[in-house]
Amino acid sequence: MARTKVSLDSLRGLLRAAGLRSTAPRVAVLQHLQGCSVPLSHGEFVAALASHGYDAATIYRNLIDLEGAGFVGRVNLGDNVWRFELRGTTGDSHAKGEHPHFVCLQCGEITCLADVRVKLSPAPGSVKSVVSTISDIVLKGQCTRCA
Amino acid sequence: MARTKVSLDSLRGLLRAAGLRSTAPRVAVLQHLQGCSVPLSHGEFVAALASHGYDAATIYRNLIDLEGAGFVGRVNLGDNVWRFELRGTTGDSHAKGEHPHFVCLQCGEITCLADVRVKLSPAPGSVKSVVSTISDIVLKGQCTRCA
DNA sequence: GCTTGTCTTGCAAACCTTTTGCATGTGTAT
DNA sequence: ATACACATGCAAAAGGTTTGCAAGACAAGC
Repeated sequence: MARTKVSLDSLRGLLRAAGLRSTAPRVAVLQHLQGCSVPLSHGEFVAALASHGYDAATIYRNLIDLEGAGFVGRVNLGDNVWRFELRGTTGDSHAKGEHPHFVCLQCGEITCLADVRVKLSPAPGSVKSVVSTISDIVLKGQCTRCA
Repeated sequence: MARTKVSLDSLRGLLRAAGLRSTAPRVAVLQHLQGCSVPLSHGEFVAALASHGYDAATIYRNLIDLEGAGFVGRVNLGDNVWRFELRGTTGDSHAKGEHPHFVCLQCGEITCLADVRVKLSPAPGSVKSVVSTISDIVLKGQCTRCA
């Protein structure tokens, strides 16, 4: 998952452009986000940034703030835990726009289906009468390694 | 959502056939399940059956048991709450097999896409190398009423 | 460079739903 | 009718998500 990291200064600029102050914890979260190919949970962020000594609540609030600013997307893959991943703005092939996520119910592995298109076959018109737009897709099943 | 309710006695028979005892709380949960067109949360069951005075933990365990027996499916629509719905066995058009669920991110309404087929376009083979089988699909977006 | 006002951080605790332990009670087979 | 395994109730532990509040840090302006 080749990721073109954005420089620290650009990151700061992006934050301020979004009306957010560029604080150490916030930049660290955003920076860590850049190195991940799948959405991470709050707990994983806390563990990953433990060496910095940032408070868990601070990291949590930053994730929420970054979501509000459009930098990250928040998804729930079905295990009652929020996961966050980079989205759009920060110029990155993986983060560009939304993409479906796949979760293996057996091993729990999470995969981003970056280039996959999903098409619905609206059998008897029923779908169109309810669904206007789809912005998030989660697929669950069994991965090839567990099959 | 025309639902052909199964008689109380048949219900009892089904339970016992599955190796579960037919107790009052269990039958009540299963019975309530039959009247629902969308998956309900544990809390909603507790509220709906409050008049019976059943313990919340009992209802919870029954839902899990019924899942284990294959009577109900448990889905997580993304709000960190388990929801349960009838599945298969109990002879019902809505419950027959799995179906995708749609959640409106704005109003929160949940819809079962009973007759919808979902097709993936596995762009560059990437998908097939990870996904073996898909058993659960959750779509999120905006419903027509909120559009 | 220093001051000020506002946004953030830390720490602690509240909340909610999900889960589990354990003694008591009940369905079922014998 | 009896006995045993399964279920129920009640209470509380867990795990993650959220929020309150006082102290601290960023960024703008003097």
